[in-house]
Amino acid sequence: MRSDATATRARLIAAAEEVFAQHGTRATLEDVARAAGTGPATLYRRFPNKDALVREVLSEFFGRLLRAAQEAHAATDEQCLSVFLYTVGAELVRKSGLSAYVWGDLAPEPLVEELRQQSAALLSRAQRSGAIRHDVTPADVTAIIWALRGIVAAGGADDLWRRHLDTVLRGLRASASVDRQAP
Amino acid sequence: MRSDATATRARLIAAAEEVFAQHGTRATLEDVARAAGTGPATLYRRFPNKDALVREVLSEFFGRLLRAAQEAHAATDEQCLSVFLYTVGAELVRKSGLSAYVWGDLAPEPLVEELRQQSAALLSRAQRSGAIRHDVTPADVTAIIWALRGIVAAGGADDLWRRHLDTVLRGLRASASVDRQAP
DNA sequence: TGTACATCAGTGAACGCGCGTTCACTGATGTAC
DNA sequence: TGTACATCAGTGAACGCGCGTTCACTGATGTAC
Repeated sequence: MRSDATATRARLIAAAEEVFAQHGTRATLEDVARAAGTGPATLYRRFPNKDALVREVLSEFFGRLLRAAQEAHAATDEQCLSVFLYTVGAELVRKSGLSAYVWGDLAPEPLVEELRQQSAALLSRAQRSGAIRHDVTPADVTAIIWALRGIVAAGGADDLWRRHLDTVLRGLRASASVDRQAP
Repeated sequence: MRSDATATRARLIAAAEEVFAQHGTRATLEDVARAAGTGPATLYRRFPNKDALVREVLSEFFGRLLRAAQEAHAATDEQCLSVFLYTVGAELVRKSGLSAYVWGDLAPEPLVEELRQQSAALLSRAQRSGAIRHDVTPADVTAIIWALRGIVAAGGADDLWRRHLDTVLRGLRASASVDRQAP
């Protein structure tokens, strides 16, 4: 690829990320092109169609979530899961337009699967440490992320999703008195 | 209004409710008209435009949520809030297409406000009974509904939202040991 | 009770706008010698 | 190093499809007498 082409491509992706993150699915290709300082036709030199551009942007987004999961592994057994979930929440807020489920099946399946596995691993660590109830499943962790997405998408106060996550984590904790059935 | 017109109107609303509930914002007026057994032009005899039809349907939907809140008042102080939230969750599943935040500002504001007040009243009762932490706010209850909506919208297993709500309610409970600061 | 007429309901076809996508062309880049 | 040419990048304008909306007309309903 020629050097001017790679530069334009980078500008297009950056523009798309910003425009899609801010306006979600309502953003048009003309919006993206304008933000990149080109015409919409130029876009088709780099990407076969709109979906391909969206997929590119979503890949970067899920990549960031995956990195969050990896960084969370550095935390203690007790805290790794909650550290992860707070980071995910913050990321969902930063790029709320990208987290919309309305993108349908454009999300990159391998990354999504990898994310699921990382979440499950974090959950498992936290459970083994005794911090989290043993009847919590990996699907429950996925549900928490979907819940946060729902809250962020609905708007409302900035710290609302944090307060919800506080409550959820409180509910996940193995309260020594109540819990403690055999594994 | 003539008798044939009222019948058609009723059929259109019923069809719209079903089609929108199932396919959300993607449903077209032609879909609705087909389900009602008419042409799309007929629709414009009863409603000025698509938004008006959507508003009509959303009003019924929020009306049902309101009724759920009123029925929850019949439960005990300790359980009224959770009874309400489980009913809301079930309703969101039944009409997932209608609960989408993507409908934008078509939701009937007076009903939404009324719903907020009813939720706040239920929360207040549950708090006075000592069942729920005192630092939980009405906005937190709204957030729970948004969270359930997010989980339902994402699909997944049927009972996932129930499991999430179980956890949330556990987190809302005033665990006698930890909690108990002055009101 | 029957008939005449005005009113309003129902409708197929056409319109128009937004938006993704393609065309036909001009201009820039980089390689060959 | 300079020039010629092939290749590919950029682009304004046009295309086409989906979908909400409107038109011009036919048919049903109900009221007046």
